[in-house]
Amino acid sequence: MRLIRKKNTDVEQDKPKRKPAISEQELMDAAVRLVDANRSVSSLSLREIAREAGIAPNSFYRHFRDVDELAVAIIDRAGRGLRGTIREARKRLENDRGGVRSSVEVFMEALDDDQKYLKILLREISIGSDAFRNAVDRELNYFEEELNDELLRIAKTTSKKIHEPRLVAKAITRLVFTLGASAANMNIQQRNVLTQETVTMVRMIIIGANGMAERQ
Amino acid sequence: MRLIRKKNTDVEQDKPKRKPAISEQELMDAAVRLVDANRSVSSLSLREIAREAGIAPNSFYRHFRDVDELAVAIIDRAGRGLRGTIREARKRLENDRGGVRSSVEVFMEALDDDQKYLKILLREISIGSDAFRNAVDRELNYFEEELNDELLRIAKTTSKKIHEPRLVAKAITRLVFTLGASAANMNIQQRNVLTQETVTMVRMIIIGANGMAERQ
DNA sequence: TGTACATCAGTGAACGCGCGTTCACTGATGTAC
DNA sequence: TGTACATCAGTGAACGCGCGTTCACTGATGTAC
Repeated sequence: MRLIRKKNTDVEQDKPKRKPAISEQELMDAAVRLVDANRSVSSLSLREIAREAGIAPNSFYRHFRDVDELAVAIIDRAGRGLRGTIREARKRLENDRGGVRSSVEVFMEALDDDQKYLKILLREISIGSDAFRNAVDRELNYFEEELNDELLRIAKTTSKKIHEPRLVAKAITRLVFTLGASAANMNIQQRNVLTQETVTMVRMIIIGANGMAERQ
Repeated sequence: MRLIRKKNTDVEQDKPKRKPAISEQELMDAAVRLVDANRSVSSLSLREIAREAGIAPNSFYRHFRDVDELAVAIIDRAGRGLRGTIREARKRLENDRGGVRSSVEVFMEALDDDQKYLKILLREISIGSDAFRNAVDRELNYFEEELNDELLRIAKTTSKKIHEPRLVAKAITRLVFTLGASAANMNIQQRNVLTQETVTMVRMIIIGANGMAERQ
């Protein structure tokens, strides 16, 4: 995506000097707008996306090699948003009781922010091209590692033992992602119920892991 | 799908007398053969499926209204297989310790049986047409209810209390389905590791639910 | 058993359409001197 | 400041292709008498 550029004396160091009439971001936004409950990113056609973005079909090639490359860019962008959400949630995970609830809430609220990027990330976990699935996997692993660190930190400060924290992180990650995906199309009441359920489930896992550590 | 028929004196009561040259099942098998890591059922074209099944494109309409109706039929078929798997797993869930392990194993083994039907069910949980997602939801709920019954039964016979068994069932269902989906493309060693992890995660949830019940 | 008829899953040919991709181009912007 | 040139994201037209769907048909099978 045009990484080669001249020396740049502008304020923006990370962009080519000449502003393109349409940005990669605008193309990604157009694609995301076309995704709904029935349609996945990979089912979009190049012409559809170009139409939605208001450019000629062949102009698409100035930005991405094909729709698949754009799909990967969307996941990367979604991942960036998710990392912000994780950072926010970690802040609230300081203590056990209220922490689980509010970090689950942060996650669920993030579904409405940042357009539909997070929804797409959650929903299309196991379909699409190799590159696409790898991009999704990266984000899943990042989430898991962050959670693992946090669990270790909590175990240390509360001096509670935790059985196989890596597995606890994996279980919680998978659970929250799946439930988040189904929350994507829910109304506010349904989502509140689901949030409460998710909180209870996460606590079950953590308490179970504490219990297993004590038994040993 | 041609439910209207004459009185039938044949051995097979549930089929029309005249055997068609190609069955719905053969069409479904052809479609399933075309699904791989990169391609979902809904991305298949009618002509592709007809080609794979060895019939003329327009013959497809003798069996299904469109590809979507065939996709729903595939999920129903996958669900029937899953119900068999559940029945098998329930048999092994009689006691707690070995029960979890062997029922998870039954589930993981089912991924290889019955062609790729179960993989498709697990993987395409949240994409496709309304009818498709409803069909998948039905199977998810069935699994959850069965698991709930079993948890109640176990709680009764072992006289262990369990906190919110419905939520426990939901958590385990979602977890096992997601992990099963990622197991679909794994080699045998990777899958053994994942099976062990899944067993531990399920135990964490159950032990956690016991712990939460005791606290109250 | 034989004949006439109904049923219906199959067929080949044709349709119009949206697709991805290519081509040669345009014209605005930035650079060199 | 002015002029000539390079860059490059945009464009319209065209291509060949696979698609879903329709049409009128065929011919094997089952039913009625």
